[in-house]
Amino acid sequence: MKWGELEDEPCSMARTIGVIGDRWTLLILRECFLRTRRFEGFQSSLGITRHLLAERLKKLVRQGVLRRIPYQDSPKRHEYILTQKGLDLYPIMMAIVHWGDTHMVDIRGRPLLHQHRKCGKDFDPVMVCSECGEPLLAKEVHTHPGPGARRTPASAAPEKPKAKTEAKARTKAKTKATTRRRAA
Amino acid sequence: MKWGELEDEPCSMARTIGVIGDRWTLLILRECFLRTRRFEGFQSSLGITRHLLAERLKKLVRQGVLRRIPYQDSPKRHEYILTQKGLDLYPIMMAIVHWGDTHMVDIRGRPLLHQHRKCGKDFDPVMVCSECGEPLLAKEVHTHPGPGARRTPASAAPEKPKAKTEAKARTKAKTKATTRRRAA
DNA sequence: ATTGACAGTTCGTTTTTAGAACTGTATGAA
DNA sequence: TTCATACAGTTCTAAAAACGAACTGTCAAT
Repeated sequence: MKWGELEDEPCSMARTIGVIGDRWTLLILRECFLRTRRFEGFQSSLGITRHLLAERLKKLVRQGVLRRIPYQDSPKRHEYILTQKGLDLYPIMMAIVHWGDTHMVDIRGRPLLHQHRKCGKDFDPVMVCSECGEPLLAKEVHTHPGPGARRTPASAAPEKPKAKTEAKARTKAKTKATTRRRAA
Repeated sequence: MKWGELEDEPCSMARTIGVIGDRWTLLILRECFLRTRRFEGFQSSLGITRHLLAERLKKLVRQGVLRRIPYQDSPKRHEYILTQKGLDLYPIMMAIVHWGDTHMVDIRGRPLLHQHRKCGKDFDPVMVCSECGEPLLAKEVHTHPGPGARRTPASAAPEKPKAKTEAKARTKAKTKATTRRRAA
């Protein structure tokens, strides 16, 4: 499986990983949420090579996560700012930070604290069920196939017939579609 | 910044990325949460090269995310199962899946649905404030330095004096430590 | 006229990954 | 007994990606 193929997998996680699943992209997005907007800003705070930075920014723009907006003409200069799609990555960022805060801090404690403007307190992010509001535990969640489960819905792409090593035993997800989704 | 250096950054996000921030590791963890436990299981469902799989599993075990448990002798065989530290990655996984469900699905809809055993309903994960329970919006959160903010607390590691390109303008985070953390 | 900020691009070298084959133990079938 | 298969890796070479440093080009300030 190459980088580019991830977006085609019948798995929301694989698709998302295809967009943000590499270390630099994640760090660039961290900077975005910390209000960095310009090329030099990203470059100097991350120490990423300029080459890669340019490429990653391009990709994020292509994916609709960032928007490239001119902030001056001559020389043309642009800022990279989060779109709504990009802002929606916030829970992912917070979940990542929180895990680090819980499992990767040294004795000195957390590098950053987060204050919630609404209530004024420093907080931790907690993931809850949209239906009942209870905190989510992995063992209390049952995963089952949805309408977009199989790679091809018995039509679409003919699944290029490369025999090869014949990996992909992905036989789980039998396409049963017990849907009943509410608006996300 | 090389891979190995991420763990030393004064940033919970960078540290976490140092552990799980590459596409294969994330996909391996997805499989773990879907109950895959053995080498062949990971290999065939992901199509990852055996070489990389072995390496990634080793790293996850080293990091305490997975535990390697023998399930038979002769030939010695082991299963890889999530530790508590690993299970704690669940919110990250769910946040990633949810973003994909929101922004990366085709017309057919979601590949997987998640049912909450507690309430019986299919749900979406929602991230809320631990203090007031309100859903978190990026713009309502103010980030400020915590006790572990600077790379060195004015003692510890002497910050190897390589002049080099002198990146790392990370001058934000002035170390003020307004702590008042509650148990996470 | 020179320097510096800014946003890239180019290019040669080093690291990682991909891909495929090989190792070694053991079970079941012929 | 011999052969095939399952399983969990390891080894090796080629290809892809990342690194590092320098270079391009526009403009402002000195």
